[in-house]
Amino acid sequence: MSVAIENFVKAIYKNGKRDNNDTKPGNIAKELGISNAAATDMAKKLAIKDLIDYEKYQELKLTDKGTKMALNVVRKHRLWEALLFKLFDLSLHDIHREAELLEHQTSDLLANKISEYLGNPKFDPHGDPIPNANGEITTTDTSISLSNTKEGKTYIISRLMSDDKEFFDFCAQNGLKYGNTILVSKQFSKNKMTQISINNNTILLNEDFTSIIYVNEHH
Amino acid sequence: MSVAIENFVKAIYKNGKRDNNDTKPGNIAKELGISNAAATDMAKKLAIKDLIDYEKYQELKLTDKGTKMALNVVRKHRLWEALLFKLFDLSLHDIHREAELLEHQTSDLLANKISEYLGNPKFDPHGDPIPNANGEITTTDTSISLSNTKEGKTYIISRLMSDDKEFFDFCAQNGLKYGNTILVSKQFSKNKMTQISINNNTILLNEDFTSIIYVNEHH
DNA sequence: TATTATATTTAAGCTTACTTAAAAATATTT
DNA sequence: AAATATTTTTAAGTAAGCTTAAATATAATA
Repeated sequence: MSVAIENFVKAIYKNGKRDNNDTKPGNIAKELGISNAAATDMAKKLAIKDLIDYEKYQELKLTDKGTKMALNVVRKHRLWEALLFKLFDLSLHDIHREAELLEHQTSDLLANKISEYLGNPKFDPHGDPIPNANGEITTTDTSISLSNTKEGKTYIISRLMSDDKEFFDFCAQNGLKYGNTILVSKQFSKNKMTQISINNNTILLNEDFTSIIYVNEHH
Repeated sequence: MSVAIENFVKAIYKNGKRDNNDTKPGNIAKELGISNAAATDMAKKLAIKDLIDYEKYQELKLTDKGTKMALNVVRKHRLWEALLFKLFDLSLHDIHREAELLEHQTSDLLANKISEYLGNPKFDPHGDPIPNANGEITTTDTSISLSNTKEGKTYIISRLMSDDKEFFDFCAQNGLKYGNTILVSKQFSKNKMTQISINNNTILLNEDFTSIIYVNEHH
């Protein structure tokens, strides 16, 4: 299967997981940076290959086969991120960019070797779960977004759900890193901002950021 | 530049380095597994991009720009081979196959990081030299093929120039590995075979193999 | 050297993965 | 509910990277 196809099913998978949950051609097109017409075209082709169920004007739905393919690509992406992060001094954004290309040129054998080398990790450096060789995610995610946290409580950062360079640069500068502890000092409900304390610094975050930073309660 | 283009200039570079030295379209086509017509087509296109000099019915010659591109791809290929060989338990042939794909999806930045991680190695696991970031091969190769060795002398294996699985399997089984020592016990000039001793085993090799195994004299 | 064999080139055509523009359907707003 | 805006789809077209078949040039051989 081609890179275009792998990216297409991956985009459906990712968009299907998000809050908006929109997997219509237009939204997939936006994700991939192609025209709506191209997305509709591809959707029809993938339906013939039994990778998605396609009905005119409806959401695109991955079949079992399509889901498996998407998870296989996601697995390779996250394994590469974990490996590159471990070996090299590269930013989360750089790692993401490299993994975005390498994921399509990686045999299942190599993916398994990478996994084994890393001790079969369950999460990548963003805190995203790594599917196993069968395309299953066995971990249960109990984390919530920073926007849903409570004032005065302490949390541990579990996921940074983004692939935006500026966001990662900001995180790196302010210690917002997988595994770090933060205190939610105030929730501004009116303007949807969240004030946190980390490393004796106080930071005010707006919803763009608090909706993609996920945390677990610290006990 | 596309994968097809990178592979094309690489093929010219490789064929130009070989004994036969044939870089006409037909030979490049054979190397890449495409038709002669496709090779001629591509040659014209690459001439426009100033990657090769093309004259009808003549050998294809890389320009400086083309050579630089080829060496950059070769560099990435060999760095990947070195990294995969170090990290994972994979055969030389498997490593080659993976590197063949990864080489086209690797930024210069990542290549430099791999090189640095490995201590800027000069050779890959086959003994092939790794070009530096400027596309220069600084090492001088004094090795000769096994077919040109002298009876009774001892040599150290310096290169296994192949990408054939069966060859590598044979090498692995018989201890024919980069850095290992062998004694040339007899040269059969008539039928072009070479008898060697390695690890107390005697092996008879025909020219198919002695022409791609390179060695240095042991002092 | 003339003939035959081989290689290269040209020409026409195919598939993949896109594009833009216009038509048709669905969503949103008043 | 009607009018408007947005999305989706269809249609036509493009570029890259191939293919096969036929024409032409070069290389090998008798």
